[in-house]
Amino acid sequence: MEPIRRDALVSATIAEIGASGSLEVTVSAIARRAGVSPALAHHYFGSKEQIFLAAMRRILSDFGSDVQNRLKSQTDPVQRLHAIIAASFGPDQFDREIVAAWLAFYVQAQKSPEAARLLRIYARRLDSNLVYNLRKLVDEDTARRIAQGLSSMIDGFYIRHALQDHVPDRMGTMRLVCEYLEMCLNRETRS
Amino acid sequence: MEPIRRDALVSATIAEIGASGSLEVTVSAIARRAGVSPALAHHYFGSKEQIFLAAMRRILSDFGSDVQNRLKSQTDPVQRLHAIIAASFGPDQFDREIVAAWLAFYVQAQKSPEAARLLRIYARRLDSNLVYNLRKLVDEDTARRIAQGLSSMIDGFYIRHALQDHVPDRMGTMRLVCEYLEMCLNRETRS
DNA sequence: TTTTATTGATTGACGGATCAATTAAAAAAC
DNA sequence: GTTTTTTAATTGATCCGTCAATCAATAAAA
Repeated sequence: MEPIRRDALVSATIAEIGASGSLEVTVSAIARRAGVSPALAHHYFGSKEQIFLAAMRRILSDFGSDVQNRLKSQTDPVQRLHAIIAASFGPDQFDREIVAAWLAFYVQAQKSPEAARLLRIYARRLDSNLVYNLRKLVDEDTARRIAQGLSSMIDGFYIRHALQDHVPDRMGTMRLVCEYLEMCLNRETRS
Repeated sequence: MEPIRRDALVSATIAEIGASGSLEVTVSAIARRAGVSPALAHHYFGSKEQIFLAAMRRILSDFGSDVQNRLKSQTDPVQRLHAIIAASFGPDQFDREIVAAWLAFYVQAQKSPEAARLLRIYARRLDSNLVYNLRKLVDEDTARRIAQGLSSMIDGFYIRHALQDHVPDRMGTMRLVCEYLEMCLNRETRS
């Protein structure tokens, strides 16, 4: 029973955060959505913060697996970079619910050291993934800078997507990021 | 007295949000920081939400004036674009406290229609400012796309700056955005 | 003496956490 | 195969703390 309940509660948490757009979500609401009593949520997770962290881990690890899956079939550095970008704009990740959760976690990270740690791990992994592949095309310093630009741009589009509705669609947005990558590479490989 | 108290309370609100990194800030804490009783805060603002909205208006309008000031002395489109970017990375705006407040407001906007409205106004103004100046250099469609890319990149750097500490400094970050702009323009004016 | 500024005390709601009690399942004993 | 015992799953009721909001009362100006 335990794993089933934990899963259901985590899913309910993400859904609830997505629906409310913030972490101001009651344990009762989460439990209700999962079809159990509030007491049970505490029984399995101990505290509200633990529930949130579990939800965060789920989202982060889902994203991580997605990236790995997409990378598996690619060997060319440029293709691999495109795969990483594509993962960030995958239908799952770009889901409003998930984006709202991300945003909420960003805020949470400012006071929960554990949440901050989780986010740092994700950011670092993404970054080193980018740098590693860029490194095969340009020098170290340039690779770091392009990686910074890419991930910032991705994060930025996330936010804008979460808030405004008048942004380009998923694919159009992704194309902009890819174009940025290509412009950077063109510039470097030309010299 | 009223304008003085209002100002002090708004400043205290921003400081408190910055310190806690979220909107989970009590009216008592704000009032304490402003050196008055919690009751007085309610007396002047009516409700907590109104206090937040006032703080948001302050930040948005400060940013707006900053942009206008920087634009005043520039006439060349490229220089004006640089001025807008520079404003986004001005020491004031890039202050940790302010960035934390921005982030918190983004979250708030997901459930407060008034907060969403304020953010939309800011976003639209920034966007039309960018597009207007880009329009003198490239065609309409391209201008819109570059503006999207620029503002997303700026937002992204904001977030990363608010969370991770291992990001490049203010100037380095700004240079990356400017380089993006130049690459885009180079590409277009070449054809 | 009226108006403005200000507060301490209080209220009422909400929500996280706890706990004792209940049901159901599983294991052990006979 | 049935009864007993143990263990796990689950909840309702409740406690405690926090906090926004209110209000009546006081101090200070005008």
